[in-house]
Amino acid sequence: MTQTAPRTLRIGELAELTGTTPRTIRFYEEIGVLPAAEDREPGKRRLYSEADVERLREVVRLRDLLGLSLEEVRELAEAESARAHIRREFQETDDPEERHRLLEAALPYIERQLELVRGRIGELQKLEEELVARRKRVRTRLREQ
Amino acid sequence: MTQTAPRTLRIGELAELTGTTPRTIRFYEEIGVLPAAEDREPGKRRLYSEADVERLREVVRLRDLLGLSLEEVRELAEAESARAHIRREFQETDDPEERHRLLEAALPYIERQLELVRGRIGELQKLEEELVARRKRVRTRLREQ
DNA sequence: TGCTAACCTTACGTTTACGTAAGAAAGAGC
DNA sequence: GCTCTTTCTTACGTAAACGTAAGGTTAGCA
Repeated sequence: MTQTAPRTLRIGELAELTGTTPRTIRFYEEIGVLPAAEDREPGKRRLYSEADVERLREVVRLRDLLGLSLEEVRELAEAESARAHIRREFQETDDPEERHRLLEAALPYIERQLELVRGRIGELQKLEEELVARRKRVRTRLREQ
Repeated sequence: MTQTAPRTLRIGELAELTGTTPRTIRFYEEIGVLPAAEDREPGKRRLYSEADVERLREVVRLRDLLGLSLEEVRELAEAESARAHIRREFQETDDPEERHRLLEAALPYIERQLELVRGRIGELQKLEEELVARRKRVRTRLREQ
């Protein structure tokens, strides 16, 4: 019943789809930002799924948009990883109470990211207001010649 | 007629007021992110004004909120520097046409910063929407038990 | 005028986040 | 089975952004 997504992408393709490089992907795996590609004998190739594309895209956004360090990304990614794990368990259990508990556990990780994003948006809006005010002062003086 | 702001702050105080360190300030001066403290004989102390506090705070925000590299900050800061220069000239000239030209030249730099800030806000809002949607899906499934 | 904290310059060290190179191996296509 | 591209591991290199340490100097104050 547990259907796994098809792992058909190779590292170069994943890199292309996410705007990264193979080296970056291996490095992220090495430091735990990305999980090791599953069921892989050493020396063999890494294979990825669509879900891995989404995941890496999210890492990149946390890195670039929020400026998180890879260490900080890793902490959040562990949460992501926990969510993935939760989802997997979720599809293997039929106990309704268990399902409820698992879903509830998934929420805080999303909330945390929302907090970070909204906090940053707020700071940027404050900066925006200041810039607009500055521009207005200059324009006013321009109209007054 | 040209009244200069009082330069009364020392490097340690400027650092404290901006959440930086003396080393950072000297480094920024070295690579041209901050202008060299004016009229200073080598070996003597750097002295700063309120305007320098504002300026450094802005550099820090561009660095932390937008994640600009110091090189990118420097390019924008040169614009800032140009603005400062413009303001200075502005107070020294009485020619109305000259004043007009100088004020007009000041605008694009503010606009450029606004573009950057608004672009970033937009990207973050997109991310926010995605996170909210994700949260909603989880919550819905929770209500359906 | 002597003391001391903060500052000066110079220079080497450190962390983060990968880049790059080398030699071997995998695996898709012919 | 052979070729050629891509991937593998290992390891050293690098750019950015400061930290830190050493030895000397400035200047506010008792």
